[in-house]
Formats: sequence, C-alpha cells, structure tokens
Amino acid sequence: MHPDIAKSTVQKVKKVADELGYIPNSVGRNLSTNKTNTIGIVVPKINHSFFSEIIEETYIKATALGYQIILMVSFENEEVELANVKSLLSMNVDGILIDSVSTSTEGKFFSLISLHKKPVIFFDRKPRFIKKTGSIVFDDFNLTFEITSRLIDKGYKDIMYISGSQLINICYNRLRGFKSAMKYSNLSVPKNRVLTVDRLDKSSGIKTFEKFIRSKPKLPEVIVCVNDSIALGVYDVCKKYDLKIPDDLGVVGFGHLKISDFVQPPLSTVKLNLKKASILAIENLVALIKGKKKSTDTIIDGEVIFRGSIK
Amino acid sequence: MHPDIAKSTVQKVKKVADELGYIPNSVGRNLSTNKTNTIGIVVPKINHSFFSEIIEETYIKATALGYQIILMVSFENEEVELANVKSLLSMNVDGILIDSVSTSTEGKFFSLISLHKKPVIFFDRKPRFIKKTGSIVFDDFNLTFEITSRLIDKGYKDIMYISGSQLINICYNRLRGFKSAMKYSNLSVPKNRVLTVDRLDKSSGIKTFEKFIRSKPKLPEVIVCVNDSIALGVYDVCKKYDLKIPDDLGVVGFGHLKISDFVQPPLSTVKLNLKKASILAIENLVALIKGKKKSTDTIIDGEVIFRGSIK
DNA sequence: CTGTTAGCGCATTCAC
DNA sequence: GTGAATGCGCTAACAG
Repeated sequence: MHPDIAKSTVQKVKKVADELGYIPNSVGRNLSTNKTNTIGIVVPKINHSFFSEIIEETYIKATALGYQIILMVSFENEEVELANVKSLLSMNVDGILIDSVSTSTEGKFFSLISLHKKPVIFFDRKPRFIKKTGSIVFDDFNLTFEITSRLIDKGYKDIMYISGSQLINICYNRLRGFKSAMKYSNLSVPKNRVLTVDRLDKSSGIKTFEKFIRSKPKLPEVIVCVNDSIALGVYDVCKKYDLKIPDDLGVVGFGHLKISDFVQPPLSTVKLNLKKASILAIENLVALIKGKKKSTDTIIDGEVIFRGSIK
Repeated sequence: MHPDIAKSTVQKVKKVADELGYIPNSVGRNLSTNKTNTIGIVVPKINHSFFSEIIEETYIKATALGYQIILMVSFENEEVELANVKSLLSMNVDGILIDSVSTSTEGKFFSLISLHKKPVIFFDRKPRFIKKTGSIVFDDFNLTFEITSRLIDKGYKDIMYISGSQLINICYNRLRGFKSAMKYSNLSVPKNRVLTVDRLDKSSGIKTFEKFIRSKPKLPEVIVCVNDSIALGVYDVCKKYDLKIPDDLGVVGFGHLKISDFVQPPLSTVKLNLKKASILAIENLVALIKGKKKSTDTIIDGEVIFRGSIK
C-alpha cells in the first residue's frame, strides 16, 4: 500500500471490497511470503480443565498478536504426537508450542522441527533428553518439595508417591522434590512406596493404584500423586474399596483440575499459574518467530492448597 | 503417482524422503487444488466442559476423516464471530461448523459464507432468522417440556423460567417447551416469572438473578434455567443470599456441565448426547464438502436427570 | 510513483 | 508412459 494514496480512496476501496464480500485468500499470501501467521499447539487432550484453560489462554494471546492457533492433540500417545508435528510442519506454521508426551522416540519429532528450522517452545512437559532451551515449565521440584514438607509438618510420616515416566521432566522433577523433602526430614522412601503409572491420566491412576490395593498392603498414611488426574483415580479406587479419605488415607494431587474443587472431600493440590504461563509462552514464541529474541527457559510459580483430602 | 511404478520403488522413495525429513508443503497443494482439508469450527468458548467436549469429539472425527480442525472462538460476541468467519473464509477452509451466538447481525456472517459457497452446518445454536437447512440441534423443545412436566408431577406449581434471547433457536425452543408443559397442566406463566439473560454464561445468570432477588420478590418454588451455566449462576446467588437449594428454591439446568455432577447439591439437568451430535455434524459436513449429500436437519436426543437440586 | 512480472510448492494438464 | 509447462492467489522485486 502506498502511503500517498488518499485515505478516502483506500477506505472506499475497502468498503467496496467489503460490500462485495471479497476476502483475501491467505493461502496465496502464505505461499508467497512463506509465513502463515499460525502457531501450532500440541497438547495431550482437549476436554480436560488443565489443557482447555491452556488452549483458551494461548488462543487469546495468539489472536491478540495476530496469530491463529492450529490445535493438535496427541491423546497421550507418542506416535500421534509425531504425526501432529509432521502435520504442523506440512501446514507451515510459523512456530510450535508443545506440551510433549514423548518418553522414548529420542526426540524424532524434535529433530524434524529443528531440521525445518521452526521456532519451538516446550510447555509444561518436556522430554528430559532434549537439552535445547526455549521452555516454559512449572516449578515442579520446589512445589512438590513444599507440599511434601508441609505434609510432614502435619505429622505424616509414611508417605507414598505415585509418579510417571522418569524420562519426562515433570515426573522427574516432582519425584525429586518429593524425595528431597523426605530426606530433608530424615524420612526414608522404601522402593515399594513409589508407584509408577504408564500414562498421566485417570485410568492409568486407577489401574496402578488398584493393583497396589489388591495386594493387601499396609496402607501409607497419605499418597502424593504426580498430578490431579492420578489423584482422582486414587479417589475412585478408594470409593470402590471403601477406604475413607482422609481418615484411612490422605490424598494429594498437583495441577488443580477444576473438579478438584468439587470432589468430596476437596482435593489438596498445587495450583499453577496457567494464564501467566500461557501468555508468556505465546509472547516468547512470537518473539522467536520475529527473530527478536533468543530462546529462554522460564519457571512459573504455583501455590499449595490444602483441603479436606488430608487431616 | 503412476500406478505402474513398482511398489518397492514407491516405498523406497518414501523412506528416503522420510529419512531426509522431507514433508510436503500443504500450502502449495492447497493453492493448487483449492482444497485445504480443513474444517473451521466456531464455538463460544473453549474452557467449558460442554464446548471442550464438542471440540474434542469433532476433532477426533474430523481427524479420522482426514480433516484438520481450525478452531475459532467467539467468546459469546457477535462481532468476534463475524471476524472468525471472515478468517476462516480467508484461510479457505473446506467447510464450517458453527455454534452461533448471533442474534442481531441478520446473518451477515451467513451471507458471507453463502457468497463464498462454503458448506456450513449449524450446530446447537442457530439464529432463528436463518432458514437454510444443514443443522444438528438438540431436542430443546421436548426435553424442556419433559423436565418441566416432571417437576409439575412432583408437585411444583410456581415455576420460574430464566431464558435467553428469543432470536436464538435454543432459547426460543426451550422456552416454548416450558410454556407448553405449563399450559398442558393448566398452570399460568405470569410475565414476572420469566427472566431473560443477555448472554448464556454464568456471569449473566448471576447478574440477572441477583437483580431479581434484590427486588425482594415472592420466591418461586423452582427455577428452570435455559442452561447449566445460568443455573450455576443461580447457585452462586443463592449462596450469597443464604437461600437453601432445594428447600428454599429448586434449581434445574440444561446441558449437563461436568461440574453439575459435583456441585452441592448436584444439579438436576438434561444430559445431551454430545458425542453423537459431534460425530454426525462432522460426517454431514464432510459429505457436503464432497458433494455427496444434500443438507439435512437432525435433532439429537438427551436425557432428563433429577438430582439433589430439587425435592 | 505506477504497472508489470516472476515465483512461492504443488497438482494437473498437455505435449512428446 | 514420461517429462515439461501452466496456473492456483498473492507479494515483492523490478522495470518503465
């Protein structure tokens, strides 16, 4: 657009175009400029309060910055995640934000992204074998340290932990935080007091914890779970086997799912600053896309909430 | 691709391409074929169990049929919705699924879609002034008739209704269902027993019902709300003004939000078959895109659930 | 300062 | 049956 064309002319043309219903075809523009003004987002699930909040917040921020979100869902499956990334690269998104479920593909999806020189931000979950910077993660270690320490302060001693794959940063750091807090108070963590789920969803939590219960074990006093989904799985199993929370068993989660406010008793958990994280993630990604900034790693805060699920 | 090239050759080429990390650029293909294999979806919100379930189910079905979802959010705002539709047309999506918030633009977004000859399916909410076929809606009239009739059977007589704009099909049909059920039992519906909210979200419900409560009215025995969000707004106001549900006031919603299971007391509501509706919507839209079928209108069933929110 | 043209990556068409 | 040329809609570079 030339700056010396009269504004009235520009407006008139625009108005006529608008009246005629003309809408520029962005596919042509995309091909010509090699930019699409789109950001690919890969998450494990949609219909889940944690992820739907992230999707909504990133959508809002991206829209405000002139980018359209292309949403991809991995359904907690690594192969699907790889296919998602391929699709995004095929669609020539300008950058990728990924809450990655990968544990064992050794970063195949990541080398593809690198090869195509696409800016990428790891969000929340990041495979530990990927060393590259450019991430927004939560303060998993310290928050788990804190919630565990405060349980100990309340008098709990025999504490069980339910973790996920140690190849994922969040599982690794949360378990480390738990073990550190226990060690700090000179409490031991026997091998049989750490369970591991296959996937970080409720059904995996049910499967793992029910297997434990069926072995007729001595119950721990409280169970710290790697996230709320697993904790709610524990709730289900407790109900099935008639164990009272918090009297027979305390339960603690991480992540503050919406329904954790409404289950009976309300779940003690860690509330993360999802909005702040989402906004910063998009801002950083757009800065990378525009070449305005180098990759950085940021840790986002959260807050421990104790409620009826513990004594 | 020529059919007589040996399969082994094809596989070899594909393998090499894969190893090299080559991924075809779909932007070029889209321009060349004038197809994008994308479906635009416009919804009022993401972080909301009703919509996030719809988004997830449509995503799953669309992916299975080879289409990528382009998600747009209107945030219950008509102008945003119009901008969303323009963006989708600009991106040259192959078809559009819209849960429309429009009440007064007189179908400006719709004439644009028509002008661009894009297949469109109206989902759930549809502006009443648009007569074109191609919709998947829920059985608003009959389900509201049923829930109201069953309240009457339980002995309720003084029943209030909280509705939304009568220009939106769901509000119109649900209110009609309510009035029909009342009339069927020879119960009157005085003007002051029907409230109307501006928008179909919780905050509008709070605003409207609180204004009513502040006028120190004679309370109805039960309130039937156009949806669960409004009903949960009523819950909030009842809590604030120390009204006990269901003793002081019964409350009934529509749509079965996830948290309606967990609020105290659990909300009586109508559970809709969202998965069935979502799948059918995508199937129909893809059939329209492929020119395999003419537009149809389908009504999806649901189920009345009575719980602690009524006596 | 304005109008013309080449080219983005792919599919399809047309000669060969 | 193969390979080269054309064009999709737009932007950017270029020539006039």
